[in-house]
Amino acid sequence: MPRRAYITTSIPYVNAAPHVGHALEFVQADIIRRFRELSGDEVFLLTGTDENSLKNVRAAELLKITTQELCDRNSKLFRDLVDGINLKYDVFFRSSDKKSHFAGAQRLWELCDQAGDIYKKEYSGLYCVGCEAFYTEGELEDGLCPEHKTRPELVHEENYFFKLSKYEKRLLKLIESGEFEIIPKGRRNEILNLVKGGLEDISISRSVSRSKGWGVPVPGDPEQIMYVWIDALSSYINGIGFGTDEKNFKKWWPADLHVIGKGISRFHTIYWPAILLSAGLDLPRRVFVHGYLTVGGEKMSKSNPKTAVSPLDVLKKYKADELRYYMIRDAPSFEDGDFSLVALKDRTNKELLGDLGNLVSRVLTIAEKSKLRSYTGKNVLGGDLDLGRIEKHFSAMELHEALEDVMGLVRGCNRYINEVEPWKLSGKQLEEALYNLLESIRIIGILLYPFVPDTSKRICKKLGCEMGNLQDCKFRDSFKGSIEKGEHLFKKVE
RNA sequence: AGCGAGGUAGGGUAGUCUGGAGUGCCCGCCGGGCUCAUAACCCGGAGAUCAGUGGUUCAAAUCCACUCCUCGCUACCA
Repeated sequence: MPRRAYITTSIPYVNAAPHVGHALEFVQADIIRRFRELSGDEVFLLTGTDENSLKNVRAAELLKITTQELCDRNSKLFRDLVDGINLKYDVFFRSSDKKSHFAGAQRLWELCDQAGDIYKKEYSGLYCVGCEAFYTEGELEDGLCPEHKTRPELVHEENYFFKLSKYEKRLLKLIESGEFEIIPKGRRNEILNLVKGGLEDISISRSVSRSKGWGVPVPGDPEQIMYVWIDALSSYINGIGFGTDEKNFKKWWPADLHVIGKGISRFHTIYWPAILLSAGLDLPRRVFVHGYLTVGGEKMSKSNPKTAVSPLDVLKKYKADELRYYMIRDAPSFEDGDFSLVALKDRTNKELLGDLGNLVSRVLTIAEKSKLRSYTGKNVLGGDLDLGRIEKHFSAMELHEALEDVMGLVRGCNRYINEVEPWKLSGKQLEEALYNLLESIRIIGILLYPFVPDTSKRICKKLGCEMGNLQDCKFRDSFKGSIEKGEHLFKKVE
């Protein structure tokens, strides 16, 4: 019986165009998803956009369009990116979608309220009159509004609060026991320290007037709109039917994995599980916190045009597989990595084309010339394959390590060709060499599926055999297939 | 300031938890081989006080202490 896995990416804000960092997260989530499928699991993946921000209201006003129009426009860019990078998703969820989102968010609020965890209290925050928005101290530049360069006022208003403090001990226990798993360990320790340092209750609403009515109304209080926490985080359950389709919700919840960036780990590993505990819902099993990308060694920021690399532009020149390969190959799973167009070109030309593409090309040329239909012989390359190790890397989220292992097989095949020199062989010896190479390529093709799905499918097609899953990643007694070399897998990028 | 993560050939990474010859991988550089392959592939080589100091140990990149440097976070950043 197949296991089920519900996986989510984070749902980024639509207040700016997607950058290469978003692309990295989508690729990571997709690789995890596709590997689970190779393992025979049934997977549901949610991605989407978070749109209920006051900043959107303001940005729309400046452009003289409605907030919804602004969200539609920006959300489309993210949708173009997930499509362009070949993220296989089941739902593209938008938190401005009243039908699917509002009911669930309000239901979650009510459950927390029924648990006695929501109360009204005076909230004070730094408010910029020009922006008509609250800022956190971190968002300010030298204590001034980044846009107006004015000092925000300390404003007081009545808001609802969530009793986060109540869940301190339970959270600690869940994280320490591993029941709620935070990957990698370093992040887990970071969060444990935060929780041990004590949790304060959090503000979860804003007045209707300040939020201009944009967002999810607080149930039973026409004066208040939900602030980000219950609103945005509930997307993860609303997207699978919480509050609207209980049957589907029960089928997929709890999530197996949330894939998020390090900047939002606190909300996903403290606020979110606390809210779920309050509502009496199961917690996600795991949260995978990835690092960030720098561009050319510099931190990405709106004010630095050098770092404003649009993944959509990159995809005009590079295939999705090429960008996917580069991102995983060059960036470690857990820490920050650097994105550079030079390195992208090198990885594409040197490894995808030079190692993989060239391997397929040279083997298929020899195979076609051989005119054989079935290949058999002594298995000498099978020993290089350590499937257990690859699976271990995947379950530990060491995606770059898993990919390195697969590419090691590719290099092994190229080495083997140079050693046995099949172009000098004939008869049984040639058949044996080709048997080893074709079986290897078939298996490499399957193992590459999570990383470079299009390439994987094309390899299978050239070999004329079924894609298969993990169980097919072992040497069979003979290689059978109808080989057709066709076009090269990759073209050199100049 | 506090908290966190790092510092391994010219660059980038793995190895550190669980100590065992500086061991692996990628890019770059030098030399050679091959001619099946998209000037691709293969082999060899140069290049490192494993940030530093002190300690534990038969043995330290790895464990402990201290120091220096870099980066991140500090309450809606993928």
